[in-house]
Amino acid sequence: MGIENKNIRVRFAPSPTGYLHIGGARTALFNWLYARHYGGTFILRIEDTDRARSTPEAVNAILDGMKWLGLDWDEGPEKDGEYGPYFQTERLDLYKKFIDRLLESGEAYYCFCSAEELAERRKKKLAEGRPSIYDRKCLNLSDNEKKQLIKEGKKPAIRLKMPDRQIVVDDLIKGIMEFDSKLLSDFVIIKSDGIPTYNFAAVVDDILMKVSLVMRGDDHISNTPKQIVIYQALGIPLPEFAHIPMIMGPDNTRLSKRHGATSVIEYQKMGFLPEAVVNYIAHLGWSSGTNQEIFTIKELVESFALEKISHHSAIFNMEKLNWFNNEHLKRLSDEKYVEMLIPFLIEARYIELPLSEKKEKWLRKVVSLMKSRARNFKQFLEYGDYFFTDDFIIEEEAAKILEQTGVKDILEQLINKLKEIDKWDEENIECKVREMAHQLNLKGKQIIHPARVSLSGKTVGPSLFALMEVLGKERNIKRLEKIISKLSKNSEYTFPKPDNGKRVN
RNA sequence: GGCGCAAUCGAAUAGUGGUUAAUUCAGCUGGCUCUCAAUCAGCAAACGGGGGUUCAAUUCCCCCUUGCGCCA
Repeated sequence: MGIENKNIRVRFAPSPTGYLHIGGARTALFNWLYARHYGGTFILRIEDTDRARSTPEAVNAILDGMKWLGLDWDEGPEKDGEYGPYFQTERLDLYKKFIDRLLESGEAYYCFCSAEELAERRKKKLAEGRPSIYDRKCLNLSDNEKKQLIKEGKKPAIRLKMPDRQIVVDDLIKGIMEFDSKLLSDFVIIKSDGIPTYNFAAVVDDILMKVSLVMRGDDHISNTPKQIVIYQALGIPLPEFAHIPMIMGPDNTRLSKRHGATSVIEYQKMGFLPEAVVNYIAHLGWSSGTNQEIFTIKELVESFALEKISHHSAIFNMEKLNWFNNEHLKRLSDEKYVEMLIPFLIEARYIELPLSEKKEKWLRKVVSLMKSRARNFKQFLEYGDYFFTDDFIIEEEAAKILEQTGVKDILEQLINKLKEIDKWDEENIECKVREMAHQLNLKGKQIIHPARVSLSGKTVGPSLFALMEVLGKERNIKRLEKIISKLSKNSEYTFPKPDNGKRVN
């Protein structure tokens, strides 16, 4: 760490067809950790050759996701280095040079077969129970034949001529994998519209960008032998390869929208800390080999090692992410917590900027009470709404407590007691409430429970006395009075049901 | 269908040719407490199956099964 190593160059190469999802983020993270650990270079390359599905919005979404996670790139969009451009659609001329080389050496050839023809021949082969390998119909076309076909207006694709030998992939994670080139077929490297295919563009870019290690999801394993053949046809030494296991949904299928939030930006919106998300996804398919789970980014950089990456896919678990977030949240100072929380409070219209010093101090108190309870900022707003608005909902379970006999009297007495308090702090409030319980021969909780519900609408939350202190004397009395006015003499008033009394985690 | 990858508690991971197979999340029980969270103490819970190799296999090899991925 810290020592610059110019030979180590890795890249993250997403297609801008959507937001940055959890799986992509983890691939980016591992590459980034590797680069930072060894003092290498982390490149971000946008593979936008699929023009129909690539959008500038998606590019921005990916950049935003990366930035939020703190995965800064050394070369790439907005940060041009000497190996740019970093958008594939801006690199078409570069691919052409390599294609010409392959065409000249006979390692690649033009193919005029139409999609329809190919589909038909493929169907036939499959019916015969044979693998669908390109039949090399166009391999030996004469120059005249080619000219004729071009004259007819046919646009050729370019195929790579597969050599007849075993292809060995020596993977840093999976070990040695062998593939039979006969089964690989002469695949297309340039489509008839002149756009390079994924495998070709990626290889040329990796060559030109001097990528030393290709680390990507193991869904790319079957692309690797094809890419290796391209390197070999070009006579260029191979980079190293490392294929990392994928992240699956709880039903062990590929993570997708029906599993809930898959975009990293959604986690930002839900009020997760980027360092918690990073910490969690780092542990999906990797471990330090120790019992330590909570890592700062810096610690992750220090501990990261390819050898500790597991070989099998991992299932994304929201509960554990929540736990990681809660742990990181607890480690935040109250000041920092407030700072991070403010945007969420503004969005909920609970506060407005600028903040007075008094208000900020008050916020810190609220935070100190809620810190261990909320697992993310959205949950903070949900569990702690009553700190910020008088217009909170009384949950169904909570309303039942108010319906118990005698509650009205108790709350009336409580107001009188509270009015007697001069110095409004937790200690004095507790003292008064206990005193009242003693005088009326009640248990503490007989006062505390209905009071909590009246003041917060909930049955759960921080210590009542702390809560009362933070809320302030006036607001306490106002809220209690409001509840009393709704209660009939014997407390049989039924509270309106909340729209949604259930908490959603 | 072809090719490939994988397999330890419900989940994520440790781990070893001989271990009481460990930790964290989730679950459960209890302590603390005005409730919840936090915290503390404890419980439960796994080596997919079959063959080898070996004195000994969860660990090494092969097959099967299952899951996943890519291509079609």
